[in-house]
Amino acid sequence: MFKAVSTEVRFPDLEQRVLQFWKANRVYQRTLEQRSGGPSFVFYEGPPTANGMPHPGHCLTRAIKDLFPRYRTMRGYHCLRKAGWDTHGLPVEVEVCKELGIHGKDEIESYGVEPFIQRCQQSVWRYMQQWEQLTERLGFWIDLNEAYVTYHQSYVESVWWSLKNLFDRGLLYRGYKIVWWWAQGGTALSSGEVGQGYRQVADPSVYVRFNLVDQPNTSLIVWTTTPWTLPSNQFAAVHPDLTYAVCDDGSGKKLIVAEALVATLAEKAKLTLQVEKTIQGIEMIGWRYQPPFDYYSSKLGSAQGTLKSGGKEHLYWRVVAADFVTTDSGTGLVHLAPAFGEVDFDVLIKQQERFVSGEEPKLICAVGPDGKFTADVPSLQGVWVKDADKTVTRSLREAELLYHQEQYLHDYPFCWRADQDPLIQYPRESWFIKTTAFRDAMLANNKQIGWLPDHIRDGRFGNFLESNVDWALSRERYWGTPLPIWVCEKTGQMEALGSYEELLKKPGVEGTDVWLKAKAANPELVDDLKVHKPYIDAITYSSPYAAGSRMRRVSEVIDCWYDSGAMPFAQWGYPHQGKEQFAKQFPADFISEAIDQTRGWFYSQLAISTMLFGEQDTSANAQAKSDVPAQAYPHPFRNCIVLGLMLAEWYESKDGKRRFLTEDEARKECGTQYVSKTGKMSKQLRNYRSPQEIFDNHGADALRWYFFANQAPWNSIIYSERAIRDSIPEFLLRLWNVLSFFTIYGEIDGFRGPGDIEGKLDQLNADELQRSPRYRPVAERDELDRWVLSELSLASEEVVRCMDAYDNYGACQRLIALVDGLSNWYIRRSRERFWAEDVNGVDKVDAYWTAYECLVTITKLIAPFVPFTAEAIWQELIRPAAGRVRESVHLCDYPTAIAEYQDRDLAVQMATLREIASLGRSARMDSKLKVRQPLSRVEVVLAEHTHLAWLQNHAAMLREELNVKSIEYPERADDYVQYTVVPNFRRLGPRVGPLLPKVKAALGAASGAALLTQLQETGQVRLQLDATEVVLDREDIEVRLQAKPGWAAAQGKQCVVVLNTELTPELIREGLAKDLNRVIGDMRKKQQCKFTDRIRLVMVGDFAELEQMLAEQQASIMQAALITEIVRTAPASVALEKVELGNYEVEIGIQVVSD
RNA sequence: GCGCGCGUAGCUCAGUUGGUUAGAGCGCGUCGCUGAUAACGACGAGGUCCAUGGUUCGAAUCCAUGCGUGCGCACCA
Repeated sequence: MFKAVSTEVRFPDLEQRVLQFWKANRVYQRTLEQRSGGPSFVFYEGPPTANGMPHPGHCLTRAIKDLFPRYRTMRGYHCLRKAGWDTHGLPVEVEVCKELGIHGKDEIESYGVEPFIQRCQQSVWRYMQQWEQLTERLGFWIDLNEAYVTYHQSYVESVWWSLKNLFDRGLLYRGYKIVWWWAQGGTALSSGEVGQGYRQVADPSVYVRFNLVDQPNTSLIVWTTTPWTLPSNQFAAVHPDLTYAVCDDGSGKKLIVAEALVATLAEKAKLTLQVEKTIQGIEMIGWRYQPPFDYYSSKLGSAQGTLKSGGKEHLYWRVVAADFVTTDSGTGLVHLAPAFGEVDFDVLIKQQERFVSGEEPKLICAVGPDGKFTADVPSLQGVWVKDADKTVTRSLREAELLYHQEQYLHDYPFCWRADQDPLIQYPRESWFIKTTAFRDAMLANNKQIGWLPDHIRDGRFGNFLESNVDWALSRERYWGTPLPIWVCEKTGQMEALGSYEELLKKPGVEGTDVWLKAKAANPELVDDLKVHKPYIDAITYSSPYAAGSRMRRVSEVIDCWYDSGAMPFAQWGYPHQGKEQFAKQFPADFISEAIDQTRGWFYSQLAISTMLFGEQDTSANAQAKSDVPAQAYPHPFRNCIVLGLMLAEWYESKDGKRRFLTEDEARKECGTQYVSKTGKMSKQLRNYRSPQEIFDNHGADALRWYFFANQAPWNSIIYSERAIRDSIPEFLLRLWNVLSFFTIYGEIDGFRGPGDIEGKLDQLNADELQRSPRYRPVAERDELDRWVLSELSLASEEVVRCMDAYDNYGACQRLIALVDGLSNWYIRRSRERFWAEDVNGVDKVDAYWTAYECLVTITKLIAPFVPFTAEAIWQELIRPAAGRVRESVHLCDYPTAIAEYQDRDLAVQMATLREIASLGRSARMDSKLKVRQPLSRVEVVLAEHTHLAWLQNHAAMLREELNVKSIEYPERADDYVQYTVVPNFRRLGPRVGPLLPKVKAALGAASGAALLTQLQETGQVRLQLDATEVVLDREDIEVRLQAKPGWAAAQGKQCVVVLNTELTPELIREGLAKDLNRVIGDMRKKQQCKFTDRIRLVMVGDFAELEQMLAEQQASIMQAALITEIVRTAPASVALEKVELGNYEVEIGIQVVSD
């Protein structure tokens, strides 16, 4: 038996019960077991880092990551969902430093690397519980117990294996790199970190004279905002195509700047610059100049080297060509200090390549890694670079080399965690992966990936790949995967190792005792630490390259993005173990993260996979790859949904001092003095609610549905509590109300549903339901039943099509329309059938079965989207057959189309009928005739008569819906309606092209009614346009209607509905009866009558007109409201209420009669 | 600065290969319905589809330029 389900549902409570149910019955595990023989759907979890609190953005990614695996599982696929955690990296170290109150590498070293990394390892799990709780509460089904963890030994060794592979193929090399350097902390920062720290500052900007060696009294003017780099100057750059001007400044000194900037520079220095002649940049190349400081030039000023092309050239302080020189700012001449600028450094590399080996210019660098000047510059030794700006400027002025000085406002990066520390660009030795060798391969791979939205492929991601630079892999830090390269201390020869075991097998291994001692001293230490610093650093072995020499590991760890990008194989420990799993679970069918991962996880995965498993190998040492299977593109993921970023919505007092999360609070506190804001979510601003609060107040399904159904997932989405709350009534609650309606009457009527089906039941598909003795063939049922089942099938088909294309938004739109049709048309139109007296009436039972089948199917359809609500509804629906069907909706197969149910004509017909009903109500509204007042007649004028016969057959439904006595469909209604004939543009456009405006004009000019007659009689319309005759058939034109003024009419696209507004006394009395019925219904409800209670109606007052109404309508009133008798005098026991019926006032009361 | 995305109703967003009356939800207003009822329905107001130019018989849609905005990259030597 069904049990009446209350409309008052609290989703958060319901969800808690569902969670318990899932746990108690191992539902998730069983969904996997059940599909173990099915085809694989491979999903990869992009590992979050658990050392920060999860926030609403993570809910979005986790919801999407849950949706498609659930869907595919119901479609029969076996979808493993291995969780993962990203555990290495600077953020972890920073957290630990904060905790310890220390700052910078020196302090870490003095604290001790060993205890430091032990703390890092523990810190990684700090918010683990919150993460697991959020994951579970959101309904994200994933195997947390078997999560991969990037610091685990097996994971690290997988990464090592891949690095050894790259190293052996010559793809891992050591080089210099200009990095953003945090001098106080002694570390380079990743571009992401640098990006966080930009802010606007005013820096001194100086225009400096570089005196030319071979042209007395003439100088180049260069500009810089970093005066402290001038002592390290090596070159001056010009653009070869720019025109430069030699000017006289009035004092006899000559200076050279870009011609375009002469006026600007004259104004700056308040000088008159007389242009003497102009010269092309290309002609200046090779000119030598005197650098502003002679710390290096005193020794190297005349140094020369041999060119590869023959001949000799001075190594330093000459003019070179560079394409990046512009006249947007500065002077068109650029000071180059290769040590402190990436582009400057590239110029040096190019210069070095021109000279024979050993004679090239070297890097000049007057600053140490601590950001202070070295002994190379005695007058500034030990001075912090930014503090040197003033001194440098003063010296320039004294040497009469300063042309002009001013403040310059620009954005400059500071350390994101020590915001007083400016970053400097600085050369560091670094390990690189030669990703540039795989640029084309990565592009080819990328081409095959199914990106959503697809502009990512050629847009953001494609562009990023196009401009690929070698991956700077190493980090001079502590907590990360150690770079597995050992160097011979004598010869510098290097070897990469692919596992810990391989290391232990090396000859003459020493240093393993460091770990053993640590472990002995503290048995709690996790074994995974032995492959980390400092234990791994302690292990050395005999060099095969020089007798007596040791092999020692380089000190660096690697970029943690490499860790995450290696997860397709490292999650299984491949290839040291897990070969089978890897073979089955590669590549992924589906991944999803937010757009910020474009250069993060999306790239690191693609790059590593392309290099290791790519189709073609462009590297020098390809055979080293032979143990790895090559894979056809795309890999390692086939489809990727790139999510938009999540924004916060909050309210602020107008002075910006107070923030509120809801508008109500803001209004309460500030009256009207508040503004609404949207922007980035910020921990500091506390401008968003914790996900937990949303779960507690509105439920996880509300949040999920809001994410899935409100916009395409790649749009940015506002995390708005109001919007989340609003998503409940429009879908979840509406569906719940249908369930409630169904179960209330199902219980009253004793409808047994699947309970009366004999034999084996499984998942209540149509073929099972039809075994019920009372389930009649759909074709024999009422048209409304066939309509809603057709909608059900069409929707199933469409939802499957959308979901197969990863279009959750489209799927949700279709589901909303389906539930709306069920609730607001099917159930509403069928209520009388459910209320029918005869419990076993065929029509009534049909209605039950139809509604039941819809509910069962919809529950399955929505299960991946709102798993909690779906489960709760399922449990109610299976109640009569509990124990005989699948225990959970999530164990069912996903519904697909049932071809026999589909009737596209009927769908169009019903839509037309619904439109007519809507227009009828609209016309009533205009004439102020409420729906309860019956009318004698409406006329419906159709533009197009295809469905006329059908509509005529359904007059009854419309009569009821519109509360009218008769409906007529006049063929022509020239009295009410004006016909306009317009061409069918889509059809005629290609055929008549430029003539189309004339066709339109000709059709417009002719009488619409006449054209229509012509069309009806001959089947075509002939138009004479200038020289050509155009023949139009029925399909070529479209008839539009317009209601003529003066009628109670409403007009839609397809038809006009005209009301007869004449009211007879009889109609008015009928209206009164309907009013009375409503009043009684209200009273029943107010007095909390049971649905089945019979009542006595007491009605006192001056009747007159009402008397006749009662006489006519008594039977129907009594039946509708379960009235046993109508009493005209009031017994004392009944409370009376004054009510208005039409223009009459009466007193009415009701009293429940016992049986 | 470069790249990518976005600009449609008060707000949040749809808008299918270009087709002539641009839609939805929320909010607002009016009205209605009433034993699914803290739900539901109808109607209304509200739009120079960012601007300009172009292609076309026809542009919210395609192209160009500009403006605004978000994100990413880079950073002015």
